Amino acid sequence: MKISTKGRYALEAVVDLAVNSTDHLQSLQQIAERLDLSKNYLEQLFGTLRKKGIVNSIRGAQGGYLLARAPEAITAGEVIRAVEGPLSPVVCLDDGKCQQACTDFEMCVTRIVWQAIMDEINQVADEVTLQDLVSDYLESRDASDGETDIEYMI
Amino acid sequence: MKISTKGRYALEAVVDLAVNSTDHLQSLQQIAERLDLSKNYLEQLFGTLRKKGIVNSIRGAQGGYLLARAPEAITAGEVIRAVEGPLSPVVCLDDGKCQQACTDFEMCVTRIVWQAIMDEINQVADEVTLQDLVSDYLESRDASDGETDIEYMI
DNA sequence: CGTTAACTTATTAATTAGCTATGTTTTGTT
DNA sequence: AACAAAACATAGCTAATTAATAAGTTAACG
Repeated sequence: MKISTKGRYALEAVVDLAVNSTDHLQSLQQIAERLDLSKNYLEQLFGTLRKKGIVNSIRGAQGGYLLARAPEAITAGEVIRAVEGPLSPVVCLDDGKCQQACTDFEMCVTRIVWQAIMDEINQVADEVTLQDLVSDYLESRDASDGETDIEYMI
Repeated sequence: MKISTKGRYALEAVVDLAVNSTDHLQSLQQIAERLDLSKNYLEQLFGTLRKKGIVNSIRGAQGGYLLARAPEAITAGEVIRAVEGPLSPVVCLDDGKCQQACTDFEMCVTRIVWQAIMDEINQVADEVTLQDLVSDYLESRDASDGETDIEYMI
């Protein structure tokens, strides 16, 4: 049960954007280079993120992207769902229709397992904001800068 | 982020086995017919379930399967993981190796999101035992029998 | 008016999922 | 002993999905 590269790349890219767009717009070119991703592929993802109201764009030369809201107001779950669709482990939770091996939606006993999993995934993913991830990033960057300094000082 | 038919079928089939193998072994033929699944495909799944110690088998004519332990002692998570592998949303949690867009496993900030999701999935799935699902099944079967009676009585 | 960068869409290459098919071994029944 | 039923094992196939790539078009700044 894996999420796709869409979800992984989107979350990494939006964190990167949050970290780097505090004073300047960021072009997809810049983000793609930092994360070593295809710019074309990121364009697809950011098209979706824009339509879902997570990022804003400025077109034309010197254009780029920025967050549509404060990083405290954007959750990881929101970003992941934007590109992945609903975080449900089985399709019947999306459309209410039975699949094979389940003849009656109302009587399906395994669904309580899938429903509980889905609820927890969403709750956990929505408890983490972009600001949390940005803070973690800055901390771990500063910590590793420190380590580097020590090495240089030897 | 969907689980595959392996996980869905395996859980449905093991619940079916738990319900029906209280006094007789159940052949895959019987299970496959009740759930409308391919017997060959179920054989692959039950091969794995047997190796993981979830079911026991008796070979030969009049052979079949039964649970390897009491239904109270088998969790939904165990069955799902047996056929699906670890319930982790990203591979780096399985092998500790970075994928694209994450250059340093130690510094990866999005991993805390994936780790939290994985922990919750496993916790929730391991809180549900086969006995819970069997009880739900028997209750909903009895309830719908009742409904049917009422319809007949009108 | 040229360059940059967002936006859009079509196509393709690779992988995975979801079986199917075929055969072998074991064991109870006749 | 022969037969039938059922587990066990593995190879292969098809279709769908994923993950890009490619090739443009549109918009805006300098």
